[in-house]
Amino acid sequence: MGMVSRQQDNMTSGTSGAGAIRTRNQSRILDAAEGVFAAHGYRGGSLSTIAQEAGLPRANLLYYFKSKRGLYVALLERTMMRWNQLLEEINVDDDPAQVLTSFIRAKLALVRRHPQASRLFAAEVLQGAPMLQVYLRGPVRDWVNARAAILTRWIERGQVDARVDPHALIFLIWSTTQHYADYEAQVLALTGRDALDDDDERRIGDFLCHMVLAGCGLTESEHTTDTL
Amino acid sequence: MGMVSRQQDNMTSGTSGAGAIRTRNQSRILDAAEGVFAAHGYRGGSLSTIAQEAGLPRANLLYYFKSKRGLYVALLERTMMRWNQLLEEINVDDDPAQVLTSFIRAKLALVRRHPQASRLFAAEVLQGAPMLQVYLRGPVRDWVNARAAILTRWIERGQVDARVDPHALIFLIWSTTQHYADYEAQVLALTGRDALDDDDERRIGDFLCHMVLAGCGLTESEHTTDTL
DNA sequence: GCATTTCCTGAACAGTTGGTCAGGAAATTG
DNA sequence: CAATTTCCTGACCAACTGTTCAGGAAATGC
Repeated sequence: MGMVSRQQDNMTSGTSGAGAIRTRNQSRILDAAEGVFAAHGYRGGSLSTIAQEAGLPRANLLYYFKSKRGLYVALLERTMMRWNQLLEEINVDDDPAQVLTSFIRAKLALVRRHPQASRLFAAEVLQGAPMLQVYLRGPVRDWVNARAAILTRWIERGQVDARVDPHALIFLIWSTTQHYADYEAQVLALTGRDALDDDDERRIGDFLCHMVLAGCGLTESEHTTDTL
Repeated sequence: MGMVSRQQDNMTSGTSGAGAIRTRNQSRILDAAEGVFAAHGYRGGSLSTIAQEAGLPRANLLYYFKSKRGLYVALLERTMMRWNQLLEEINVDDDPAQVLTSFIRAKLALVRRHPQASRLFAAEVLQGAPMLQVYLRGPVRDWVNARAAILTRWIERGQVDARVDPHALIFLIWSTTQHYADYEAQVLALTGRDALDDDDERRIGDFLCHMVLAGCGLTESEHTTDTL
């Protein structure tokens, strides 16, 4: 009992003071697990590898997380919580072009900043998203439906081209932006580069914004590059 | 020595006659391996599972393929060979709209017909594409560069909007089409469906064609739905 | 200071992993 | 037919898997 409440305290408390060790080691383990599970999937990632990556003995992982599965779901939860914080609200009366461009650029920056987290989800979904069903069928679905509803309203108002499928548009933005994190190895191999820099991100963002806005029948005057 | 030549004979020979057993069992094993590796990745997929799936004793897999890795690369090679057969050539003087729409619809049909193969590659690339580097940096890269060069010519001629990045456009088509195979679990969970039918494929194809053509500055008169 | 909780980990566990091998069945060949 | 190649597989192996646990170190509370 005492352990549980202590654990929750640490969720909110900082990195110093009582229980700081728990917080520090847990996140150190989660960081290592993120890389390993993202690279090899759930079954492919071993506790030994994660422990080695984290610089801790294997038995210590199982002190903080009662099982491999427990560690995995904790990792998924941490990642989902981080992503949730970045889901800004949008309004029906906002400017469609503005919303779409900022959405694209935000997603692009996000997956570039956290490519391992993106790959972690990708691997999970590839396997049929067994641990994410509740999350997907719940909050994420609501989030998507809310955006789709607003897109539908925009279409009814004539602000967005009627040939646009709201859900398909969201999937398009997701897939194209994530592509540069999840399939980075392919992109690099095909373009002959060895890394994607800020310039690439801006250039890709420009292109994606252009494609989406044109497809939505929106003019794209100053929305493309004046974000800085 | 005799085995090697026999093996190569079987590659070309049919499913009956001498060495038919080898051909039949090999492909049966590869079929099973495709599903297992696509679902769990290379490390996550076990020979026991594949053997069970193929209805053969585990030791038999290692009679035909000398190691797990050998089976895996054989599977990748078979899949790559199948895909290569579907890479049609295009010409600079072809109609851009026609080429793009047929490309999108072909890719969409392909990944829907072979979702496991698509996921297999996705899992490989997620892990950094260690076994695909040669393939990606060779033939695939040439293929992409050839298409990109034609797109560049079209842009120079003024047939395609100058804001289009050739490589990024190809990646966009790849990622959006593959999305419906690789992330099928997510798409289904978010849309509340339990399968994607022919109607969905056509609808998604319509949308993607519209987006791409609009982004390329191409009118899309009769290219969208009269494919039948 | 002492008592209690938290933290830590080497060692051992049963189960699974990829891989080997001997020995025999089945098929093909001449 | 007999000779030879191909096919097949149960049994075994060392290495690794996730997990348990006892017992002790370190930190915390009072």
